[in-house]
Amino acid sequence: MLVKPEEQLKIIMKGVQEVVNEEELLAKLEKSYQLQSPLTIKLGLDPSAPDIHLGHAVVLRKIKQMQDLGHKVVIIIGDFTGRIGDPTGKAKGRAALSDEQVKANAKTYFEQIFKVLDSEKTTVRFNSEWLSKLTFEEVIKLAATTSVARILERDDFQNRYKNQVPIGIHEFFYPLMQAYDSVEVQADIELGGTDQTFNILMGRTLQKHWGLEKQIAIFMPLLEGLDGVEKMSKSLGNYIGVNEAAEVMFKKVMEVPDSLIIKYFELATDEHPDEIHNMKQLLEKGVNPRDIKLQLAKIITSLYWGEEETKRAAAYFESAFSKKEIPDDIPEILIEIGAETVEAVIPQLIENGFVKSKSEFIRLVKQNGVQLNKEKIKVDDLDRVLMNQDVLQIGKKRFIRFIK
RNA sequence: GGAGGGGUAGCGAAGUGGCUAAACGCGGCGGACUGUAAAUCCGCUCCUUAGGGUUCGGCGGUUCGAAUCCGUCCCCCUCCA
Repeated sequence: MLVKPEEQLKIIMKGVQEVVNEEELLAKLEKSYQLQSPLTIKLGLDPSAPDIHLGHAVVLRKIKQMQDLGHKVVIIIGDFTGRIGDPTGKAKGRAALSDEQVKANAKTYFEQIFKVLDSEKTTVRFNSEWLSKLTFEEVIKLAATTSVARILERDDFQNRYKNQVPIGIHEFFYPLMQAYDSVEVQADIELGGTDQTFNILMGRTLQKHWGLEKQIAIFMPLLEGLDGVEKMSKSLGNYIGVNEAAEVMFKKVMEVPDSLIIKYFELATDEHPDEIHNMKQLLEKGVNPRDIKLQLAKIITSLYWGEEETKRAAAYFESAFSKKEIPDDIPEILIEIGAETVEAVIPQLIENGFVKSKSEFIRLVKQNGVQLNKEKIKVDDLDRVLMNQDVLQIGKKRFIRFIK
């Protein structure tokens, strides 16, 4: 606890969307500095998607900064809340996860979280530890702290209500349960995306009810996913996972819409603000956004994979996508050379997920979307006999090599 | 418990006895263009041994013929109690 409170505040505030509220935060920091007693930073994670992506990493980065300032971090795995499913941002209820699923998912979290956080200084807890023990009486007490009207203020519930999409009563408990976690761990600060506003503020309400000091709520901006519109999420498929292969990560960063380049620099990298400002100016001067994005892809990929892997990924991108060459490392299918025709091998393509059905494959051929060794094939060519090392390409991205 | 409304392809939404494998929009995929893109344009979007086959919440029925009519069951929504 060596850094002065004012300086800590400055570091903490960098890049955040909103803090509730700043004066209280400063007061907490001052007290902590005087007593040389670290603050407890809470982060709740929903175990529904075991893959952590750059969107989660925005918050993790911020947490890491506070960790570096000497504060205590408690990660709460929402294994119990996971049985309800967070209604946040959902157009419909989320299926509850089974106990085994939750546990399995949670397990894979750790290695990913600790790609960003310092595992030595992090406590991990599961909220089933306390939530599963609440009596019905206590649950009623919890429920009595808020009202239906208050809960229904939330956009996601309101939309569902209007659109006649069912809302389970149990879903009302999600924010209460998450808030109760803050009571349990006596959190000083809780972090989350802006989508967590309701849930995190509920934590303050509950802490007050339980006679505790209210936690500070820090909201990080949401990072939009590859579609450039929706927030990054696994279920929407617009995410970049921290565990994804370097090549995949690199390619995905290159798919980020141009308009989000700067935002990604700000939230997904540790680049200095001056450097980011510089990039912004280059873009405004009319430099090809692709070149700036190449830099972005290199920076992000190396954060998770290091220099060597990143170079490889960049080279792969260059050959596969810029030059449209056939990449080296593609899936292979074992066949009997000289005996199998293209047509005969279609079932295997379906099995491997390259096409959905034979009809689809033939459709693609008719649309000039299928190439054998970089040569477009026609329906008449389906009886061509495959040779060792022949490469079949569907569209721009799907490659498969046949080997003996 | 009562009354009413509804369940159609990944999603939204037409269709109310044959011309409907099912309009249209979104999404997805392929092609052109490019900077991996985006935007735009064109095409495709149930399966198939290419003859057909199986689809409109489930099951059963009426009919030469049903997503469309009847019965029954399941699920959702609204209002009332």
